[in-house]
Amino acid sequence: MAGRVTDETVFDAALGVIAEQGYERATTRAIADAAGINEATLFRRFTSKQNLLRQAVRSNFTGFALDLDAPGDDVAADLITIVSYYSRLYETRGGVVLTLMREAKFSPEVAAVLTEPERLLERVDAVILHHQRRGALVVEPPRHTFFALVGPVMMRSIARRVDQRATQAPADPEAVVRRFLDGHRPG
Amino acid sequence: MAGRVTDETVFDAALGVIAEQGYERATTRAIADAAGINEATLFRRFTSKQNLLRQAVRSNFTGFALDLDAPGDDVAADLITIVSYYSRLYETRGGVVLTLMREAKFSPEVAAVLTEPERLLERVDAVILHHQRRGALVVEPPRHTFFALVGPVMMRSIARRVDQRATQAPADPEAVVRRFLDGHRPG
DNA sequence: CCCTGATGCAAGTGCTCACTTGCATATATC
DNA sequence: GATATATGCAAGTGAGCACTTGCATCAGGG
Repeated sequence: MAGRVTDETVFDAALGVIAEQGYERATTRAIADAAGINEATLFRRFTSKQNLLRQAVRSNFTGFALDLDAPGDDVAADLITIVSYYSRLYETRGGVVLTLMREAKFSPEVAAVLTEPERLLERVDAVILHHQRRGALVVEPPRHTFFALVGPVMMRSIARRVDQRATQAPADPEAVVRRFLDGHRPG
Repeated sequence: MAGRVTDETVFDAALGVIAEQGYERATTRAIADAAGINEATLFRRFTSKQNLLRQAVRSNFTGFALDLDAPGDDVAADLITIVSYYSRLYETRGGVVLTLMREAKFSPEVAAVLTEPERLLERVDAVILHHQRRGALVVEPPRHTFFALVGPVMMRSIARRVDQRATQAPADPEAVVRRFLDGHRPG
């Protein structure tokens, strides 16, 4: 035997199955099988399905934090940071995060795990406001700018998963931002 | 008694509960209660949960078809048609369609009901291509234009439902298209 | 006024699934 | 090599839920 199955292996299996099936349909049985361990062992080691998800998320998606506390003079650079962050978030580990976000609304269990880290949206708003005040961006509600930037990225992610044929590449953050800025620089 | 409970009333109740809870968590018990009928009656009249959803969708979302078969000279008008369609689709009846779309990927039962009507995406692509050939739009993959247009609309719809505090109004199709065109008219 | 068919009610069936448990075996530690 | 701890296995528990059924009631049509 190649040694004991590590926690990381189980996390991978869990996130993989959840990305494919969604949290509710992902049975603990299937996760255990994918990880190559027994279902009983899974519960002995991780207590509950929800706790397994919590640990898997923690272990995979922290350190993902944006470095946006000191916005600079370069609008494009800051926006690219934002879009890249969300793009990576939606694409990593088979798109689990997108899957979980979709389920969070209906499953308190999932929602409890996905508490958005460190007031991220507020920080994004602050950056956008900063550049609007500098006169580098058309003035409109920051949240709208956020939608316009991240919406296409998210939509593309969703489309890639829903439509089997559409094997589109993930969105290129630089291109998204460039296109956006073309329409939103004050004239 | 105010007369027998009509099919339409039951459809409303079903779509309402499903919009709030999602299809899988929406129990037939809850739907029957919301409609003011007995659960047994629900099954006697509609056979199965899936069939109830099918009928409800049919009764509510046909006649929603786009009038896009003959794109004209006015880019803005055609794009507004597209965005309005999707905006209405996401907003009507408590956002059921968005909810169902999210679940369709994981639930074959839901997916079976939501077959996209009449090759809609292909028709949208065709309209976009038409205007690109006319030189009225920057040339890029039509699907990308679709993402850029509908992404923000969808994102806003999702945000309004996930984030209780963000009581943003639904997207205004004319504004979305205007912003988009500002950045995508050939220079 | 009677008859038919739809309804409410309450109990029940069968399935799935998260989670448990008892036991035998393997693995690690000393 | 003895002992403690983790694992596999197989069976089981209990809850939720779609769907059923038998019976009493009620409304409308002839």
